[in-house]
Amino acid sequence: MLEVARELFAELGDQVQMAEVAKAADVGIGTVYRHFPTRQALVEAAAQHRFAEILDFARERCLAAPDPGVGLDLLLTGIGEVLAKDRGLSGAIESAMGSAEPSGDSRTALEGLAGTLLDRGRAAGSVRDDATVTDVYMIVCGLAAVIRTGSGDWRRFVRLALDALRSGRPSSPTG
Amino acid sequence: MLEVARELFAELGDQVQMAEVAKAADVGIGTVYRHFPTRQALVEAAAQHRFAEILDFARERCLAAPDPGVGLDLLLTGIGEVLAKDRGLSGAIESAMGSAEPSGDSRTALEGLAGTLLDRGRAAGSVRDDATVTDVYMIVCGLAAVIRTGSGDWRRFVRLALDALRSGRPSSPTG
Amino acid sequence: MLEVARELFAELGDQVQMAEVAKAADVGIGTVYRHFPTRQALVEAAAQHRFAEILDFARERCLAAPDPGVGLDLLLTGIGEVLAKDRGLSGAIESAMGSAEPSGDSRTALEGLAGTLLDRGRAAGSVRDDATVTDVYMIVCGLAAVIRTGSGDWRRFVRLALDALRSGRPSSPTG
Amino acid sequence: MLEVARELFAELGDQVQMAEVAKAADVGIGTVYRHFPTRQALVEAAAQHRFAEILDFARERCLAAPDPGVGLDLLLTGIGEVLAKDRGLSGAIESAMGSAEPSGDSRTALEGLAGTLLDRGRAAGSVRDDATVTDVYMIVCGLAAVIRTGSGDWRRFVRLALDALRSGRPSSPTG
DNA sequence: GATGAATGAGGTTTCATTCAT
DNA sequence: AATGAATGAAACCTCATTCAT
Repeated sequence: MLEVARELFAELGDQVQMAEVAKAADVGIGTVYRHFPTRQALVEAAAQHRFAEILDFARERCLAAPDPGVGLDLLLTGIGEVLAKDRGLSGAIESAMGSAEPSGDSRTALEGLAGTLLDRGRAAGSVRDDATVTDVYMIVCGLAAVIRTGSGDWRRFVRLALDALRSGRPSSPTG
Repeated sequence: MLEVARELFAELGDQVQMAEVAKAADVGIGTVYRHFPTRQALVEAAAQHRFAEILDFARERCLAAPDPGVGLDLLLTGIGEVLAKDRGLSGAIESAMGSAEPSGDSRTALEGLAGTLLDRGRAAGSVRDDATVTDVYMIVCGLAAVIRTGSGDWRRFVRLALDALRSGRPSSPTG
Repeated sequence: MLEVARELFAELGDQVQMAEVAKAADVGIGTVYRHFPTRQALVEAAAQHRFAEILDFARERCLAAPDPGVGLDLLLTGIGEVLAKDRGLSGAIESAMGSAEPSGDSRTALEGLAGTLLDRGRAAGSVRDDATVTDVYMIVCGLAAVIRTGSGDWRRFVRLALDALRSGRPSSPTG
Repeated sequence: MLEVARELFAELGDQVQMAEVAKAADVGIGTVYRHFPTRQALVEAAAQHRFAEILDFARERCLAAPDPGVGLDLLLTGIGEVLAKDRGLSGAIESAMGSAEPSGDSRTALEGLAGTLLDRGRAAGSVRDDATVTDVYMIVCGLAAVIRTGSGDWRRFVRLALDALRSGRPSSPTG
């Protein structure tokens, strides 16, 4: 049922109604509410579902990658692919719950993972010294927006982001 | 009245109601509808208002800047400041009309402007050869998201973006 | 509209729905909600309406009565008549808001009035010394229940109550 | 299970849901429905349970009382205590089934009992000649309301009622 | 031109009841 | 006999929009 909801959100964004989800899942509307006591709860669950997918991918493909220098590349590309797979969901998540950021355990896990990849990249020379997890966060946030609004080729955005994180000297000293 | 609406959107995001706008502007709700036949029209007008503000700024401060190498920096920072001034508006625009991108004349003007700044930067050596207007578009889109969600220090995001647009060699040849 | 609602409650009790009220008043349901932002608000207003009616009656017929000894009699009978006129309302009031008692100004006014009548009755010898406003309160509460449930002839109940309030010696010393 | 339900109603009034009862009784909801095919049936059963308790008390303590003059006093006080023990139940009963009055056998038994006590009181001189079972009914109904709404000290109400039933001359001849 | 009361479709949520396991 | 997931009618409430004054 969560799967169904996620697909529906992916396609129609925030405008999907509980009744629609029920019909698509071929259950009564009460059943939807039995599992998710609130529309917001459903959206949150869909968000969690997506975070989990990203986390799985990140652990299997990025951490386990043979070449330590491409970890971040894989991560951003992987996230991009997940986000691009169901575009509408991002919008639903954002309007149903302030921001589209993970919270709780997902967040902690994701941050730990990004930190590790950052360190490896630094060791491999593909990441600048002053790059932080927050930088990655902002980039992912931006990436999500680029994908959601379709404002350009998100793979290009990822490459630009990697360039930014790699660039020789730290960014301008001010600030 | 548009000003009032914009402030309201800035503060409360997409959840402001037409009646609220009317009260804040101290007019009847019918009057709001006289000027903006639809809620969406009002949001669009507020968006236009903001684009115009950005355009004004861009022409006066970026094009007219003495140092041609800092044009893009000024532009992105200027845009960031406008977006940060009324954060909620971005969300309202996005949920009321697919994306938060300008359209029509604003779009054309903004694109021309970005192209000019890109050229100047290239001439000054602060912008890589393969940078395009679309790159800037995506970056602005990402910047808007970073600001809207407050996912980090947007000035840092701007610096990263400039690094990306500057980085010596073109990004990895793949893709 | 309030009148209409009151009649509806009188007839159908707590089961009347907002849509019913709207239809009976020949307005849209939104209009009902414009005047009474909540179902409970509507019930409360109906209650106030009834309290006001009682108050008016009490002031005009009880306080202004020529024979000071019959004040309480008139009061209880008058209240009984008002309550009997729209029986269902009492139930609606009670289930929508804890008890069916007045609050705020109505309460104060009613208490002052009862006190006055009690004093006059005492002077006329038709009310025992230890009778209090709270006694009257309880009696009215009981009267309301008798009428609402139709458990007997409420006029008989009123006579019994007056006998209780009149009875020569104070009630049994215990308790 | 009935006990559990009764306690729940006592505490929460008419708002207890079938699922709540099931959980509190530590059975599945289906089991509740096996025993009580309808919510109303459950409430009725709880009401019966209470009537039975009152009946037991009345037979043991009132009919068997040494002093025949205090029968009614004991009865009303006893009923008051039972009603006060689980206040919420009265409300539940009333909104689930028109009035809170007993029906069928309970009713007959209770009426017979009240009649007997009335007769004894009359013989003992503590009850006026024209008092009827219906009078007692109304008084109990009022008492229930006083207790349910907490509109005053119900023991005082009982004393007033006894005074009313005792008072020397029959109430005013009119009516 | 301005006003704001009225509108009502549409959305969320609840809960008594059913029935396959 | 017990279970509890599923059901869906029905209730409440919101808010963009209209239109008579």
